[in-house]
Order: sequence, then C-alpha cells, then structure tokens
Amino acid sequence: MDNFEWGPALRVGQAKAHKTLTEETLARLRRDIVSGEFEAGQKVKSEDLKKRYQVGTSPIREALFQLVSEGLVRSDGQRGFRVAELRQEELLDITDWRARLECEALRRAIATGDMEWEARVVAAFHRLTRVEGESGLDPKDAADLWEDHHRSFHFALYSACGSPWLLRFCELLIQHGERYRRAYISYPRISSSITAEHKAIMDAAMAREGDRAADLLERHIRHAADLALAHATRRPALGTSLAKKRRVGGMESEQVLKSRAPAKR
Amino acid sequence: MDNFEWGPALRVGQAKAHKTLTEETLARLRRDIVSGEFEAGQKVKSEDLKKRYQVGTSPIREALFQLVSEGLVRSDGQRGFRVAELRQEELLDITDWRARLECEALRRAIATGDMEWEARVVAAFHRLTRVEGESGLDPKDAADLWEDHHRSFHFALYSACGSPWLLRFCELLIQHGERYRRAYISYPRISSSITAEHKAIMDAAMAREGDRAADLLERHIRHAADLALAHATRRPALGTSLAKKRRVGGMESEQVLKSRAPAKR
DNA sequence: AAGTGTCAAATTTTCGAAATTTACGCGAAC
DNA sequence: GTTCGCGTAAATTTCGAAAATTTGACACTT
Repeated sequence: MDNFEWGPALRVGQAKAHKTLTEETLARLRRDIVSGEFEAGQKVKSEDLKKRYQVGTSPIREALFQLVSEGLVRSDGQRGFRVAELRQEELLDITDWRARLECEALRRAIATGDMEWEARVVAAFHRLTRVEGESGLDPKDAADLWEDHHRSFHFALYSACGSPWLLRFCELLIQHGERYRRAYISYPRISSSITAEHKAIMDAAMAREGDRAADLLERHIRHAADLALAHATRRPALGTSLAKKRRVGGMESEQVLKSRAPAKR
Repeated sequence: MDNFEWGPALRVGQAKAHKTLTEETLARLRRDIVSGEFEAGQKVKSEDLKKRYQVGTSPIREALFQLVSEGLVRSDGQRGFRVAELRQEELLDITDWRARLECEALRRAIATGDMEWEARVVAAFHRLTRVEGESGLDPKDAADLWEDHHRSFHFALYSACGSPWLLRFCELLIQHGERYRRAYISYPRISSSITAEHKAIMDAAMAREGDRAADLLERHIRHAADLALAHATRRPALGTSLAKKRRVGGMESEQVLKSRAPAKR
C-alpha cells in the first residue's frame, strides 16, 4: 500500500471520488478513448468536448495534455488535438512489452506479496466473475464495467511487485492494449475460456508458482492480442494506414465498423 | 525516422521551435525541475510560476499536468502541485530499469540500426565531447548544456531500437535518473572517466558488438547511480526519509541541508 | 489548369477575473 | 494547555471572452 502513489488512472470500485473537474474529465475522456467512443485519428475539438462533458475550456485542455503524455492523444502544434492512431505494428510492440513487463511484475509479486496482496487478488477475481454474470445492462455499459474489473484484476496481480516504475509501465501498456482490443473486436465477448485463463493465473499465483503463473500470463496476453489481430486483418479499416476512413460499402463493415454512437442518453 | 512520434521532451539541437506557450513552458519547467532549480517536495504555486515564466494560468497548469503524468510533479487534490519527492529507494528502482531497458534498447539498435543511426550516434558523441570543453559559461548553464547533450547521446544510441514504447520508457527513466543525479551531486563534474565510458560504449555499438556494448552501458548506468548514492548518503538531507538503504558504505551524517537556493532569475 | 494572394470564418491558445476550496489565526470553551 | 469554531485571507480551480493562428474559399494572375 505504499506503491500506489501513481495514477488514480486505473482504480475502480471505491475509487476516490474525483475531486476536481479536471480529474473527473480526465477519467471520462480516457475511458471514452479507450473504449472506442472516439475513433482513432479523429480530431477532438475542444468545443465539442466542452458540450459533451459540460465543463469549461481549462479542464478539457488540462485533461487532454495528460492524455498526450500517456500517448492516447496527440497534440499537433497549434492545430489542436487528435486521438492517437492505431497501428498493427504498435499492437505488436505493446504486446511484447506487456508480456515482458507484466510477467516480470507478476513474478516479483509472487515472490514478495503478502497476505494483503493475496486478498486483493482474490477479491478482484471475485468481482470480475461476478460482473461477468451481470445482466440487464446496455451492452456498452456492460463492456465498460467488465473492462474496469478486468484491468483491476490484472493490476491487483502486479500490485505487490515492489517497483513503482514497473507498475506505471504496466498501467500504461494495459490501457493501450485495451484500446486496441476494443477497437479491433467490436464487442469483447467474455468467453469462458478467458475466465478460465484468469482463474488459472490466479491459482498459480496463489500457489506461489512464479514460473507457471508467468507462463500462463504470457499466453493470456498473447492470446488476447492474437484474437484482436485476427479481427483486425479481417476488417482492415480501423484507423490506421488507410488514408481516408472511408466507410467501405460492404456488408461486413456495416455492422462492425462504426460500432457505437457517442453517448446515447 | 518513424519512431520519433513521441516526446519532444528530450530533443536538443535542431529541436523544433516550441510553438505554443504551453509547450515552451513545459520544456522550461521540466528543465528547471530536473536540474534541481526547484527542490524536491517543494510546493509550486501557480502564482510564482506565472511570474517566473511570464505567462498566464493556462500554460502553467497545462504544463504541470503533463509533468504529473511524467511523474515529476504531483497534484494533491485541490491543494495544488508539488515537485515529486526523491527517495533513495526510487533511485534504485530507476537504475534497475534503466539498466534493463536501455541495454535492451541498445542491443536492438545495434542489431537493426542503419547508417543513419550510426551517423546520429557519432554526431551526438562529437557534440557531447565538444561541449565538455566549453568554457566561459556560468557553471549552471554549462551543466545544463552538458546534460542536454548527454541525454541526446544516450537517446541517439537507442533511437534505432524499433520500439516506440521502449524508447518512451527510456526517455522517462533517463529524465528521472538525471534528476536524482543532479540533486545528489550538486555539480556533476565531467570526469574524463565518464567520457571514456561513453566512447567505449559508442565504439562497441559501432562495431556492432551488442553484448559488449550492453555490458559497458550497464556499468555506466550503475556507476552513475552509485556515485549519486555515495553523495546522497554523505549528506542525507535530500528529499525524504533516508530509510535504510545500504548499498554504499560511507560516513553518514554531516548535515548539509538544503543544497541550493530556489530560482534566482 | 495551376499557382498566388487576400480575406473571412473557424479553431485554438491565452489571459484575467469570478467562484470554490483550503489554510490560518484568534478567541472561547472545556 | 488543548481543542473546537468561526471568519478572514490565500490559493486553487474554473469559466468565458479576447487574442492569435490556421483553414478554406474565392478571385486573380500566369
């Protein structure tokens, strides 16, 4: 509990109530970018954001600048902001480093984690499985909820790694990884195999079997990325190198592209 | 040439002229924090910064928020900003990751770097050695100048690693490492042994001997950190609780609180 | 056609002041 | 002597509008 100095970014559950408008806006904006509410490469006009989040110029810009530093947003000279593009290349990079760093973090946590860490992991896993059964929610909300808890579960696993910097790097990579996954796979179906993977990782961690846990985790990470890549190549339109985000008139693109409209309320 | 999407942070030389006030303020503020112009843990009042940098509220706050994300500044709820503290523990963490990640980056660059990369490295080294001979400057300015080129040299070495994320992580770590070094060693004397280390690393890299280069680089990084730690324990005032970090024996005590005065225009 | 220059609209950046919130001092009560 | 309240001062956050910059269109020339 002394290694959490950083990033209110990924906290969920009894998250500290966001106190300033900037913090709140940051969290919302980040969520909306990661969840694909904004398209990759899209220009974000502060005027739009002001209307969307009902705040003034300052909180918007302050939040945007933090996201620039996190790599989710890019700021072009005096020409405003854009959502970061998606490139398959980058997904590979992210996946490699996730595998490297998260496995290392998990090993360290397993080596040194105490009972409190175990409790955090078990609790996070429990919440994750609970949330998977949740019904009666708008699909988008359900996805958001699941992703929140998914992130929390992973983060809990690493939370006892003892290295704030490692934790921070994992935090960034997880976030970006999630964005790729959600962009490429319009809806993350919560297959039971994923759940099984999580359980296996947790079991290995609780049994303090570092090698096995790391191995399972690496598979888990690569599996997710492979799945995303498979979808990506199937419908190559997303964001990247295709200059114009021209909606190709095919039937397949109809349903998958342009997955969701901005915040229906 | 395609891996530099991130961070105007560490560019030097023909850096793109900072266009917005926010960017310029960010660069200046970062430099002043890293160089120790602001003390660790010190509260930074936006009013003071406005006067110091002669800009309005927005650029100040926008810059501060980016630094929060980089870990150089912390934002306490609605209670303003503080310069991040220094902890010997964290220096160890940073050093470990620098050794790991920078060596990896160097290996990759050596494996795949092209002639342009070689040219960048050689040029950066040349500038660094040139700057070391520079005389007739205010010591602080000389230090700033040297550090700029030192950073550039390291960054050039890794620039061909092919992984934007790795590069970004190195960028962050180098920055923080520099802050620790400069905080602990009030004035970095440019010993000829440091220069020799740089030359050895460069030679190994140009000879495409990855193992040797990585080994030298790791020594270089750890050497710098050890030096800093030695100074740190000699005058324990800096930052926070000295905790119980051993690492380097030496006489403690000898209170030389307060290494340098803030600001000074 | 292609290039150029100008002007207006749109957008971003920046400022300064209002609105909130926190910090501090001082007296009263226990 | 300490703790609690309360009111004022100081600082931070937030807003909205002014200033500066970019974008796009249109006419004009080559």
